[in-house]
Formats: sequence, C-alpha cells, structure tokens
Amino acid sequence: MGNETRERILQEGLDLLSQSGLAGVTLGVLAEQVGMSKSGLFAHFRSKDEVQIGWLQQMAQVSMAHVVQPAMRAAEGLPRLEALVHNWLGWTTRAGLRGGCPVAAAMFELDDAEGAVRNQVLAMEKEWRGLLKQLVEQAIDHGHLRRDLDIDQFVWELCGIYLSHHASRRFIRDRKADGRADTAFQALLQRARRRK
Amino acid sequence: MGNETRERILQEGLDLLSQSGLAGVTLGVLAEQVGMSKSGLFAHFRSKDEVQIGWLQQMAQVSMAHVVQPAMRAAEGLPRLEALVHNWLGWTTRAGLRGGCPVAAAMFELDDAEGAVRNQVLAMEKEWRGLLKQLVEQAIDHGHLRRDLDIDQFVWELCGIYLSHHASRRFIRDRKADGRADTAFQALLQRARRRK
DNA sequence: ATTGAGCACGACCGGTCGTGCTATAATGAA
DNA sequence: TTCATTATAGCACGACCGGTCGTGCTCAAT
Repeated sequence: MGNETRERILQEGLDLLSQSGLAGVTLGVLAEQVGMSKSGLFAHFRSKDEVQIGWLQQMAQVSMAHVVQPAMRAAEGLPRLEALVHNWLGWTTRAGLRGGCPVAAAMFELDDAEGAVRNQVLAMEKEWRGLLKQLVEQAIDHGHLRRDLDIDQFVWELCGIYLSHHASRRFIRDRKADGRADTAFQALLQRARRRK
Repeated sequence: MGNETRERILQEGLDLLSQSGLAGVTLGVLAEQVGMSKSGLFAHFRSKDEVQIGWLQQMAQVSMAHVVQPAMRAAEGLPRLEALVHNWLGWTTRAGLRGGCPVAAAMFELDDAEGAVRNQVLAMEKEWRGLLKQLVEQAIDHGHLRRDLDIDQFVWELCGIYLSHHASRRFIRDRKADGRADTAFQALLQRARRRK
C-alpha cells in the first residue's frame, strides 16, 4: 500500500530529523535509511518542502500521542497542566526518537528564513502555546492559580524552561537537567499561586 | 595582507552564520559575499571545520566587545549583572549582525553531533555560563542577592530567559519579546533577593 | 488472458559541495 | 633588478544535492 510506505518514510524521516535538523536530512540518506531508492521514495512527494512539512505533521501526531493524550487523563486544572509539562520535557526520547525536539531546533534554524516550512513550524508552535494557555486558564478556573495571573507571561517563561532543559540535557549533556527544570517549574507555579 | 583578508572572511562569515546557521553557510556563498574565489578563500584555512571554528572565535571576540566590556563599566554586583543581561538579550543586532545568536542556534543544531566544532561551541557555552556565575557570586558578595541562592539554578533559568527571548523575538517575531524577558528577569531577581 | 493502475527502480539531469594542485600576480628584500 | 615570498585565481576532482524520466514489476479487475 502506498500510504503505508509514505507513513514509513515519514516515521524514519522524523527520527533522522530529530537527530540532524531540517537541513541535515537529505533525500539520499533518507532513502537509504528507509531501504529504497531515492526516486522511488520521492514519487510520494512533490517537493522537498512537502517532505519536510510531512515530517512536521508526523511529529505533531507523535507528540500528540505521547505528550498530550496521556496528560488529558489527569484531572482538569493544575494536575493536568503538571502532567503535560512532565510529558513535554524530554518527550522525544520516550517517543522512540534518537534526537531532540525538531520544532525547537527548527525555531533556531529557520528564524531568518521564509517559506512554507517556516510557516508550518510557526503555526505548530502557536498552536502548542495556545494549548498551554488553555490549560493554564483551566487551572485558574479551578482556583489552582490566581485570577490575575499574566497567562501569556506564564507560558512564555514555561517555554524558556523547556528550551533551557533541551539545551542542558541534549547539548551540554548535564545530568542535572531534569532536576533544574523541575525546580524552575515549581518556582514558576509558586509565583502563579501566590497573591502578588 | 593575509591576516586582514582572513579577518574579513571571518567577519563576513559571522554575519552569514548568524543568518543561516553552521550548516547553511557554504564556502561558495561565503566567497561570493567576500568577493573572492572559493579557492582563494580556502587557501586561508585547512578545512571547513577550521573555518567554522574561526567564525565562532570571531563571534566570541565580537560579543566580548559588545556585551561584556560595556557591562564591566557598571558597578560590581547587581548593577553589573543587570547591565550584562541587558547587553546580552538581542546583542547580535546591536553588533551589526543580520541574524540571531550563532551559539544558541548551534546548541540545537549540534546536539547530537560530535567533533571539533561541537566541542568548540560547548567550551564557549561553558565559559559563558561561568562568567554569568561569577557575576552572580559578586552580587551575592555585595549583599545584593541572598547568600543561600542556588547559583547554578539561577544561571540555568537565566539561560532559559535568553533562549525564550531569542525564539519569541527572532522566530515568532513577537514585538513583546523584550518586555517578556524583562519581566521574567525581574521575577528571577526577586526570588534571588527575598529570603526563602 | 488482457488490461491498467500503482509502485518502485536505475539512470541521469544540471548544479553545488568541500578540497586539492598549479599557475600567475603582487610585494618586499637583496 | 633580481629573487623569494605571499596572496589570489583557475581549474579539476569525486561526491552528493534535489529532481525527472522511462521502464518494468505486481496484482486486482475485467
């Protein structure tokens, strides 16, 4: 089945993508990894942009299954938010990928670029931050966080924790990365709970 | 003079590097930018790794001049730390580069790589964090921050602010990025001042 | 048994990559 | 004025890039 093959191409590509970044994965090495010819592989796509966007959509699917859905089983409000953050940090490893988060890498790779791939990454990032915002709002509604919290600021700082965790865990290879992120997140929550 | 040319190659290369990342700058486009032939340019280096490491060293020099040295004129302790952070955020633009911070990008580009370039980036990042740590220690010694502060944690979270600022300013192109970073930094300082 | 669609193949396109080797032009010392 | 040094250009290399093309296989429908 053609769709099966396409899925396999995207899945293998996602693994390579997480290790090498968007620019680092060529059709040649991808074809070799999948075990088919470059031309046979390329017949499933119209351009390399389309391949890259396919990887990103595949990633969205995988992260949805490994990060979001399990967190949704936690009670609405703060528990769910905490579960999501817990699943978020270092999610690629648990999803079976050998590299880091492709979107985080793409944000630094494509900051000065233009085009469809950048737009896709931007849309995904905005959607993700929207989800975070939504969970924070729910936590406020349940009285777990204070009403006058600056939600966008909270999400912004949370993203900083994610990025710092990614850098210290994957690049610096600091074994304390998980603990640092946890401490930072708890401090962020503390500020979001306390009045003023 | 050969050294003048080498300097010019590295300076132009640094600008391209900030825009396109390590993998994105090829000797061909660099030569065109500098206005000389690829081979004439390459005669100044032994390998592309050496070129890339040269760019990074050039960057260290430039950032030293634009970020660290001006901050050193502020009074030791908290004022100096605040000046450094102020110069740090968005420093590439003030240094005349058209792109973002090459080290930040490299941390996400090279997280799963190996080799001399990665080692160079790692060494530079560790040196930078060492400098941050030193300024925080001085602020403690002057009584501006509390004695029992977890310094490494402070630096870790500060790096998160830098990364989140970089992403929101350069990739997302959020005009509020500077304000968000400022708020986050002030909150971090607040925690570092207050007892408990 | 024949057809036709779907799929993958190898060969190949024009370009660009990083990297050598060699020749020429400019410079400065003797 | 000659000579040695240096800086740059010219050129070619093998590999690989994203992408196209025509071919042949497999298999279900006719």
